[in-house]
Amino acid sequence: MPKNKKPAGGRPAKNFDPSYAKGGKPARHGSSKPGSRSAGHRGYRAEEAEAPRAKDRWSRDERVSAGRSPHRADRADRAPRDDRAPRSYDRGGRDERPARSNDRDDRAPRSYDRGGRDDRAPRSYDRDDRAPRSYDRGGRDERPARSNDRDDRAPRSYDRNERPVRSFDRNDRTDRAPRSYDRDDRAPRSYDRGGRDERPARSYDRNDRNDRAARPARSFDRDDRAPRSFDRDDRAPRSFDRNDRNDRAPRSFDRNDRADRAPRSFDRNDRPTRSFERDERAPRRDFDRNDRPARRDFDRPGFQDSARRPSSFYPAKDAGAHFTPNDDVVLERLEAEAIQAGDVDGVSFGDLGLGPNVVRVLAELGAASPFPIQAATIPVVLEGRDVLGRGKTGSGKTIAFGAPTVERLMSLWAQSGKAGGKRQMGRRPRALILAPTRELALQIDRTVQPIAQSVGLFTTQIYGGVPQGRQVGALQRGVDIVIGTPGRIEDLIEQGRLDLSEIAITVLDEADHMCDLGFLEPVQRILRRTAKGSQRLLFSATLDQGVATLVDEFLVDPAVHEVAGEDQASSTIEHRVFVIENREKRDIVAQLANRKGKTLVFSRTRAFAEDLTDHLEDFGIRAVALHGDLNQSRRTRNLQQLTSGRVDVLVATDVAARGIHVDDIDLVIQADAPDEYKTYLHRAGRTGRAGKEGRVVTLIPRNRQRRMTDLLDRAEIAAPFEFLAFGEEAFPEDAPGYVAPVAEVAEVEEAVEVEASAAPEASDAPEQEQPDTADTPDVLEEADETIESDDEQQTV
DNA sequence: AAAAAAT
Repeated sequence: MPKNKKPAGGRPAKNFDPSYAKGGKPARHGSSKPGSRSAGHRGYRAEEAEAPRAKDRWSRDERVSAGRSPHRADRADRAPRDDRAPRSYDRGGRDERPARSNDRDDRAPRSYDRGGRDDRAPRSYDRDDRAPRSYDRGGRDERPARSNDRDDRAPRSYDRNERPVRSFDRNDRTDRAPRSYDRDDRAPRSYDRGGRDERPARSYDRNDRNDRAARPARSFDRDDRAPRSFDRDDRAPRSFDRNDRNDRAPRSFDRNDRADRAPRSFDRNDRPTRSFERDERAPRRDFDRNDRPARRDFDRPGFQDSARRPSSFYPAKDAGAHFTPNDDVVLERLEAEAIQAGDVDGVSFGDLGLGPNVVRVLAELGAASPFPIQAATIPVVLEGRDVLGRGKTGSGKTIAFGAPTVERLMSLWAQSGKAGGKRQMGRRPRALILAPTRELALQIDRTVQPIAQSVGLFTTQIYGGVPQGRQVGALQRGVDIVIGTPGRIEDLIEQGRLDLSEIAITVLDEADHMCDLGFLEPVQRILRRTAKGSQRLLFSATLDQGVATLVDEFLVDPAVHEVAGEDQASSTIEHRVFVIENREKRDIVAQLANRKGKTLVFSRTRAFAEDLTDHLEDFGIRAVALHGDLNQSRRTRNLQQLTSGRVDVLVATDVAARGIHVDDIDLVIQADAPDEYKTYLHRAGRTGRAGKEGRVVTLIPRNRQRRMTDLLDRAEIAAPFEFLAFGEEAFPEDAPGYVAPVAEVAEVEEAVEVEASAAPEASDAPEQEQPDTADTPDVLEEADETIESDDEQQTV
């Protein structure tokens, strides 16, 4: 049989070997034996039905993987998407499996084929794609008893046995056993956030570190944290409020709970009496301001902390802390080392300590001279110090850490006398850059790779959703800088294919987000794999005390830098809030997005992102989606379509909220309002980049106005609230003769007074004034609690 | 709810 099949194998060869021209018959063969053998199934069925599709798909994927855009604009269309959906399956490998099932139908013949693996040649094509499967097939070959495809599965079971290999990894995870311990630790960690468990450890660390005479101060800082945690508690309460809202039936109970909120209960009782509401607001705002201060505390710990601490904590901290705490030091430095934008004038990258090659590449990348945040952090990174960097969205943070990281690696290399050597196979990476999303990791690599290349260093991307083969191959060849996302990086570490023991510099981009639940622990595990005491850089536009956990464990005496005067108020972004009927949301989004220019629409869920995308297309607006339900090639392609201008509208979840840079997005529409002020800032930051102008529009149901006001307060953003119904002009101020709404001065003053009594600052008055436009009060009146709960249900 | 591994 095999021999016979060898000829059969000749079939595949027919394309190459004329001698089998006789085999031309084989083609006929196929025709003659369509359903049966290799000839049959491959020639016809495979080619006609499956093969072609598969090829198309592969080719598309290949193009994508090659970074090319699809040939046709059509791809932006749904049809392609439909195809893509299956692709996602394909990647899962499942789609192909059905195909296989077909093959299996043919397999009866194949069982014959077995003798003739030639048939497999064609399969081999599939196999090429399916590396792992090839293994499976190896198994199959062995399986004489193939008659049962399921036997094949048995081989799979082998595969699984192989997987067990993974399981071995997991055995390695015996480490995990420890991990499990770690997890035990984790639980505590969560507590740690409370800060307690780790703290003892920290206390040890501090003993180690020991400058700790000062650090006792830190301990004070920790005390500060306690308060911070309280700040969070303030926020938490909000979340609680929301929870309560969910529970609203119980609200009556809530009110009981609200013993705390006496004021509120009053409001509700009097509810009709808005004045009371405003009273509520005032207090709330105070809370918000407490939050704000929290932010400022970060900047100016000493003063504000003492001012806002809960009385029970106030004395102790103040007394002990009196302003030496290490954390506070960090915070103080944030303030102390703020750089003035004007200070950068006339400074060049070369002046900052970067080498000529790096400078040249930066120029090629369009960075002729340093932005403030870059001027601030580059020299410090080159010194080898740990750095916390905060620069607003679009201010050039990637280069701020990327360029000096490369330069620093070179100088370290030079110091060790290894400079100028050839690329060493298998050498371990010395720098690690972590990002929260694959797109961001990819984007960072696009900036860092050319810089690294200019000095002979190699980078590689390590992120999920893509076969790991290439990534592993790159690591084996030797890479200097690894840029990626936590999941795959951990995966490869566990597989023993990535060794971080020589990492000398670790960068966390969007560091505060990397400290969020779900990210923090993987990030901690990864950081623990890096060289102890190595340099760490944390960057984010919204860097706050949320990173304290990481700072305490992994950073030593970090320098804190931000750019003075770079707040949202000074930004080039215009903010608007439209109060709408939820049912009109999709139509209004379409109305707003129906324009020239790139528009980014944010949705809270993946499903709604898809829904909106479809709706936009129904309106004849070409749009693509970006969210975690898409396979990576679609994600990459869809984002690329916006970048290239092939499509003007991208509907995304918060996967696109942070870091993603697309030139000339001039409108951001938040179809769903964000829950966190930081999210608002990051989403908004997709526009107005590098000093360009942009608009941000947020759609909210009327019951969300108060929450939105709170959020904007925290974000320190001034935005007018306006009613908007589908079909109404969204930007009336652009029309001639438009008169802006006037604030109700009396009410604003009233609110300010209350605030003034509770908090020293009254500087926010103007900000409040914004939301309190003539329209807003009416809206608030209508914001009945009942309606609110209903709408929230709908919204959430 | 989303993101981050894979299956």
